[in-house]
Amino acid sequence: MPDGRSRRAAESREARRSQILDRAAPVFASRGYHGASVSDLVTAAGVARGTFYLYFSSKDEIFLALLDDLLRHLRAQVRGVDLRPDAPPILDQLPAIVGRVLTTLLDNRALARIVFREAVALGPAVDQRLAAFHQELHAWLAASLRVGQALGAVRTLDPELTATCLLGSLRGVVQDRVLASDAPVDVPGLTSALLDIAWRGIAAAPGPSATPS
Amino acid sequence: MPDGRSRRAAESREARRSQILDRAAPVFASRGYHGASVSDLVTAAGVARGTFYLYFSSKDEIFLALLDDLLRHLRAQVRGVDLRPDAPPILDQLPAIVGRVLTTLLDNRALARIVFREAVALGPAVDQRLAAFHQELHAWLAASLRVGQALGAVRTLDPELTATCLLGSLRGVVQDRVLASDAPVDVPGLTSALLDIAWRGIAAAPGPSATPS
Amino acid sequence: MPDGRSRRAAESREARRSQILDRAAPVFASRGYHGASVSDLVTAAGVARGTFYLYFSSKDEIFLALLDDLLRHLRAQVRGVDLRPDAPPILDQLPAIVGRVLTTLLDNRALARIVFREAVALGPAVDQRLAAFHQELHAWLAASLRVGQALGAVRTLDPELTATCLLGSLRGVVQDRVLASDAPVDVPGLTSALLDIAWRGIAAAPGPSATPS
Amino acid sequence: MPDGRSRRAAESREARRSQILDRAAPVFASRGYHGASVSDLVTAAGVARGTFYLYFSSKDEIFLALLDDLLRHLRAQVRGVDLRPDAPPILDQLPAIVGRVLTTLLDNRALARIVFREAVALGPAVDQRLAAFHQELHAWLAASLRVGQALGAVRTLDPELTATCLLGSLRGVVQDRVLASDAPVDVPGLTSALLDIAWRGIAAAPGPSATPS
DNA sequence: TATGAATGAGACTTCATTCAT
DNA sequence: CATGAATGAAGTCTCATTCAT
Repeated sequence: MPDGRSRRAAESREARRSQILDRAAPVFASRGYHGASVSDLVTAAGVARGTFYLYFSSKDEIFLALLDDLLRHLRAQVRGVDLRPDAPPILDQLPAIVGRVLTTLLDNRALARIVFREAVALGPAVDQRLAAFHQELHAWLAASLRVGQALGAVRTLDPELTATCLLGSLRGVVQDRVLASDAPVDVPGLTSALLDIAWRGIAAAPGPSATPS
Repeated sequence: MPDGRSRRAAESREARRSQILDRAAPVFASRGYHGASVSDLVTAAGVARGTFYLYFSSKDEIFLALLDDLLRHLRAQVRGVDLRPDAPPILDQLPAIVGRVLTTLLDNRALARIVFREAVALGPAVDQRLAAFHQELHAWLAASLRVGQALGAVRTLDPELTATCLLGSLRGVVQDRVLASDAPVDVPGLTSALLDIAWRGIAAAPGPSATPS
Repeated sequence: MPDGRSRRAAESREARRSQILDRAAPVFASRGYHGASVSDLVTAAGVARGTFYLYFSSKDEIFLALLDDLLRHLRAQVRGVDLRPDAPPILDQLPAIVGRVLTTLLDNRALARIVFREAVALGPAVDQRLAAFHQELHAWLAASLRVGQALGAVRTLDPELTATCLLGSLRGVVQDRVLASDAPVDVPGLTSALLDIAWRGIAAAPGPSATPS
Repeated sequence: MPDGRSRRAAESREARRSQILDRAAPVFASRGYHGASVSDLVTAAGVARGTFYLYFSSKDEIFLALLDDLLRHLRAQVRGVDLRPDAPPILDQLPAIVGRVLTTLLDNRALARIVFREAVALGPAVDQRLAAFHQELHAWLAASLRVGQALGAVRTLDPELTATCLLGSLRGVVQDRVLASDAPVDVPGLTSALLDIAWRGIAAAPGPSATPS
């Protein structure tokens, strides 16, 4: 009995927490961190002010929880790489990975907008999380590029700088094409176009001197 | 005498304004817009509270002044394109332009950090300025790509999406390499490497199917 | 239960509002609108600064609430005229009306002092309310005088100017006799003396040329 | 020479003081004491902020100077009573006195509006001056009434209360008819109508019971 | 556990007054 | 004497957080 009671209580607690969290995301997304007051959050969640603090110890905490949620989702997509011996080369898995990342962001537009447009300069905790995530992505991509170079699929160039460029392109596409509006997005088309540009560059034909001038 | 007096007054006024403005930049850069109070600004400037409002009508206004300063500098660099008939093709001028932009950002690191890390969701005035600047850059780049295509220097691809990718790469490089630390930066090397990646892509050799998979 | 809870909440809310309002009146009365700071008001009310703004959205608003309160009371007294067919003539009701007005002011000395000594040039909202009230009284009095003239009880004279004089006399009495000190006031005596002067004038005997000269 | 120089200096000083004072009156009149900032005053006067404080030690002081000016003018008119043995009875001089007072107020509308609409609750100094002036008028009027009673020209009534009523009527007329707009005023007509009402009252005919009911 | 009234530190801004030039 | 930039105390209002019910 105590078991059942406490389990039910825990479930109910978790449900209430999720409710507050879910309703907070669009509020933060549309008003920004500072623009969203705790009043806005509790109104959106349909609970009393005090109740909010039963589940989150501060406005910061709920924001971090939201941020962690999104980063967890994104990590799950990025890390879903097939590492078995007979799997296709990592670089060949890129289209699928990029597609999954874009889809994840698309599915969590509200959260993503927070991260891409606001979650900055909100204090050390947020900065550190975002920096860590960015670094993870960067390191993973640079390592992949090194693997590609070892396999002869990627030409000789600075993997670190290249990772920065690829991540920047991805970020640009996300901001301009995925988060800018609520319109539907052709994820496969966008993915293949993005990778095509990244892969082949923009030059009409590879000449002896690739950089113009 | 009145001439001399009023001229000196005007100079002194401008000097005081610059003093407040210059000392405000690092404060905004390190604490963010919301984190920086007017108290912080006047302390940093070494003037009294009231003096601040003698030169700026609000906290918003000084922030916008700072933002406009940087955007004006950047525009000046981007627009410094040689349009004379016998000038080199616009795309050939890219390395110089990118180099100038990076140098400008380097010279205004504090301001640039504000724009790249904070100046978002701070209200309509800021959003509108940043959006307008981004759109200008985007439009200018897309138009340049179209010119390149007409000249046969750029292959067939979506100029809009490509501009997004190039801008994203540039932004990535700026954030990771220029603003991330106060270390010195090899601007020419960075510029040529960035353009090399953008121009030739990352593939080892152009095959019939450029995108892997 | 919810009924009881919300009813009690509403009562408590109303009580708190009244508490702040009641304690604000003497503060405004003694220090004037500009002299009374919100700090003074909350100190007098015994609540925190924020609590004040839970009940009134601004210092203006509480002042207007106080003003409206008094004007509502006064209107109620003035308008309490017996209009039934067999009621005494309106002019015969004057003593009772004037007595009620004086009593109301006496009962709300703090509020009345605000209105009579301060509530002027405090911005459009206040000015408009006071002007409207004054005009109401004036119009009502002038109309009553016209009725009196039609009935033959009032002699031929400009009802507008006469209303101005009567209102001025009333105001003078209020300021000198009712609000000047906290001493008790003989309302019936004051009323009948005031009306006697207004009614019969001050001349010893009506001669052919009443005004000297 | 030093005499001449210092006299000229004193004259110039007085002229500058008058300039500031004269231009301040309409500013106070239209914006009220609190609404008129020192900036407004110096702008209107055409002098620098510092200059203002060379002539007046505070905003209060210039206000009091204006107030004293007006009260001095008014006192001069009221006191211009012919006290010679063969002069007409004081009460017979009333029309001329009232006319002069109204004319004086008319000639100093800006100042008068300050006194009648604003100069209240601005601190002890102002209150005391206004109270003293009011008391002077009241005492003078009550004494005149007593003289009138002794001469048999004024009937038996409380001179104090009567003075209050007469002063109130005058004040009402001043506010409603003289200061309410910038329109020209028929001073003699207004004066005689006002005194007619005060003298004879409003009753159609003096009956055995003068006050209605 | 849920509530929402209460709290008070702290934000931005104004303006009467001073003082170096 | 004249100037006007500088001052800083004080004002109004917001909002994240607490706590008695």
